[in-house]
Amino acid sequence: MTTRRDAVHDTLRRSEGFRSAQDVYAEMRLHGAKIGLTTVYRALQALADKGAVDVLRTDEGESVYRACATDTHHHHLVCRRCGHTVEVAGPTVERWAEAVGSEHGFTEITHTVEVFGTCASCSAPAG
Amino acid sequence: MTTRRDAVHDTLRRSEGFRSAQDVYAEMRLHGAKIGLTTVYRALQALADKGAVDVLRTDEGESVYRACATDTHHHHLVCRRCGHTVEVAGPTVERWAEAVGSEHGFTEITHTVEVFGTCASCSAPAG
DNA sequence: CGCATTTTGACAACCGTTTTCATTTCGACG
DNA sequence: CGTCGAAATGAAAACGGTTGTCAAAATGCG
Repeated sequence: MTTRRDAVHDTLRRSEGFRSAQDVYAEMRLHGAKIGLTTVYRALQALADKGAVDVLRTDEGESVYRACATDTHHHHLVCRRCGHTVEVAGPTVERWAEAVGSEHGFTEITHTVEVFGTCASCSAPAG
Repeated sequence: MTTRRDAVHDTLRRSEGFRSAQDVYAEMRLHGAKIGLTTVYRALQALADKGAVDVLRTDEGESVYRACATDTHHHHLVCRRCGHTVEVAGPTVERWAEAVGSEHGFTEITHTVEVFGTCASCSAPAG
């Protein structure tokens, strides 16, 4: 019985950037879906466990989710003004993380990388 | 009147890894300091604003603070088992972040990088 | 000392998230 | 089709870290 979970996943797929659980919940309700906040949280967690969605934490500590566009490991370049997000693949940073890790005797290395900046449109003089 | 703030800073300096605000608060109370949790939070925020402490978010969304050992930009390699932390400098990743950013027209690029792994002692067979 | 300003801290409010628990739904079996 | 048990659901309460409120205390200044 994963109808709700699928609905959550669909909602996420139809969204563009990262969405918070409450966001997803609000949108589903708007579209008339009968679903509870609890279920949205549970669906999102399950989806994240499966690796079907990306999860990251905002600076405010809120978890935001996004349906994976690609199944390959990637990072995000986020505009701090408008939130515009670009997925970036970074073999360089992957290797770097591996290198610094093993250099210090660490194994099973994972890493989180978020790059922030001001995108072209937002840094345009007209602002 | 920054006695409290200094006290918070000192407490952080005497600590080894990253400490949460509540942690710092608890320790200060243990040592007999008369200080409120609110003040610890405010001091920590002020310190972070000044750049006197590192801040990062745990997976649980808790903010943890650490007195900066160095004043140069660096990242952290954290053992997911024991929490052991190594400061790593990464010219490679700095350049990479700059590169992917400007490649997409982003300016004023900043980045957060956390590398996780299992450290040598924790991955030892004896466990 | 008297007064304005800043800092402090106990406590309540907030907010996102998780837990609880009673109800509903689904699947299996007869 | 009816019944039972397991799993899913969701409303509401609990939780936990953080922030806001506001009155009291400390500080600076004349």
